[in-house]
Amino acid sequence: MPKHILVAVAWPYANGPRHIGHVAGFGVPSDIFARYHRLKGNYVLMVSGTDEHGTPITIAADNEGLTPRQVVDRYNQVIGDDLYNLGLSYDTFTRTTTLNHYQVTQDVFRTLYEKGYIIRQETMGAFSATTGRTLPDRYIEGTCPICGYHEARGDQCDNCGHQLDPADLLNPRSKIDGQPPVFRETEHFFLDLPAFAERLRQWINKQEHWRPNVRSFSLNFIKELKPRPITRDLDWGVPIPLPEYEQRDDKRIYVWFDAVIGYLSASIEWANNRGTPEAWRDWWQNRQAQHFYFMGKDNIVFHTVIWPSQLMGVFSDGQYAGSAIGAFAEIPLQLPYNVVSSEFLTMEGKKFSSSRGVVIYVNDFLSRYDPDPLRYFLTIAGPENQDTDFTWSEFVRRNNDELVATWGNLVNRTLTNVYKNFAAVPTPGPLQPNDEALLAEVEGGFASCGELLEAARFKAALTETMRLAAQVNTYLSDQEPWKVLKQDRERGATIWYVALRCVANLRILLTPFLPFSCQQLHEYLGYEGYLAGPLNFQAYTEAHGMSHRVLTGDYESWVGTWAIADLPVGQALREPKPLFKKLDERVVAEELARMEEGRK
RNA sequence: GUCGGGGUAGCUCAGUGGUAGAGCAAACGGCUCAUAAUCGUUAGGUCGCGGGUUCAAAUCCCGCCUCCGACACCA
Repeated sequence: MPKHILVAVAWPYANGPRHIGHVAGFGVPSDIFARYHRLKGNYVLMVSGTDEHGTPITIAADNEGLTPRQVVDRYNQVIGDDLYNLGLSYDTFTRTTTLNHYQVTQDVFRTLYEKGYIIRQETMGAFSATTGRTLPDRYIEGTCPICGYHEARGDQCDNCGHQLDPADLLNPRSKIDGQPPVFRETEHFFLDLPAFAERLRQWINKQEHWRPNVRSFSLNFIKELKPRPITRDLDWGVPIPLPEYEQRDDKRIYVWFDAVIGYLSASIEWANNRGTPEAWRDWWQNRQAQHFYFMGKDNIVFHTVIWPSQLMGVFSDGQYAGSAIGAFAEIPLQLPYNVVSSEFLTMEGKKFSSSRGVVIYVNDFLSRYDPDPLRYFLTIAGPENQDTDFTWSEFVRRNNDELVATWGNLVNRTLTNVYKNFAAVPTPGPLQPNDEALLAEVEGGFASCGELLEAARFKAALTETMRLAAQVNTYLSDQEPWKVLKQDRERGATIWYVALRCVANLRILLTPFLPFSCQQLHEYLGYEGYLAGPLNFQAYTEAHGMSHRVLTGDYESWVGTWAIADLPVGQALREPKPLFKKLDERVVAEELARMEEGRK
């Protein structure tokens, strides 16, 4: 019985290009997971988009002499291209500046407001003296009133570690233009998190399948919940859908409140775009559906506390959830089933830092290297359980000694031998026990690797699959078919047949991790169609006349399935070429020099 | 300051009560079909330090050293 699986992927922030640490955390793992479930025959809906509101966008715009709209248009394009080039198979990768997203966000806000979960409160806010915009705490610096440190931030002193209120700073000034901030009373809307505390506690307590750190961190976090402000004094964001605010352009919904709503709005957009406007309910108003969220560890509370509160608050009400009829009627919006958070990737032992030049952007990386080696590295050596380090020398080594040597070479030696000697899948003679044993072990990968993938243990899953590839190399070394073929053509053909069948199965087992090279292999083996793909961009124009680009794909046309591969005897092979390139050791020095150059 | 995470073979990392693991690097050997790729064997660790619980601890508890992260109006 196929399951409905929502793969909800963190929304990359559109204030600049994304580096490989970002895609290591949310992108590659979520795509492996989605591709696996599609191959299994489950109904996968994978959604995300660029997150385009908030103060950093307006600052980036000021710095570059552009409007916020121009900034997000540029980086939506860049980031979308990156994800496409990495083969991240979103059903819908959209953006938060669509009309649809504004409408869904406003509906959630209005529904929560009408149900009493959003309250108004006057607060003291800091504003830029020059632009009049909200000045977030971290953009204010001054002298720490406790230790006298001169560069304390508004929210915390980095020297003595005390938490601060920006109003306490001595000589406060804006980090953006150096001017002292203006403090004044301002009304804001607050999400009443304490109203959800007990429901959250009970719900999180039951989630024993979550990674332990996610669960305990969240349980700890909800011990002291306060109402959380969800609006900002800013002219860039989703307007507040109340009569007295709708025409004002100085107060908007806080970027985090609307960004998580993107998971829902993108699902609704997906359904509209494909002409089945109710189809999103199969995932959102279906108690059997499972929702998996992928993000970096810095985002955990937004996905385990704040977003679930919003969902609990809306429940089955509002313009969208409340309009359900038939089987979907009065079914509450589904809460996360699992929240898969990753740790952080570092770069040559340091934190990624665009300003300090300690960075490699995805588009820069892919201009010189192929996507599959990057996907391989980020899976086998990525920050799944703890922070891990990206180094160029380790990347070259993993590529040359593991990906190329173990898997690439197995494919290449098998295909070139079979192509040269038979040009097609050879007819085997009777299989011997060691032939059967190898096939059984490799075919067992569908169960062993599949189990690991379902548990979101990507590193272990890939390790297991690579172990199987190494087993086939061992088999070939033992059997020496290139020798046997000279004396006993039938036995030689049998050995190559067995190896080829293993390769055909590994082609499927590795597809979630290495979609591009597995497609290539699929074709060399003489199969037709898309093993898993293709991705494409579609432009959609909304009611207000503006159009935007969506990354999507024709995944229903896939011919791959997560099951023992059928390899018809006599199927003609295509002339093979190596799947991967071996990298020269010199690229390590070149890339380090390039990074050094960027730091100047 | 509070909370949390890490410290396991030369390197990068698995491993949450039962004789210490993988990959790479190293040494030796086999093969030479294949992108000088592959296969085998060997060597290599008092699992940060000290104490405790247990028949049994890398794994649970306490203390310490050390590195890192989070601490909510940055996303």
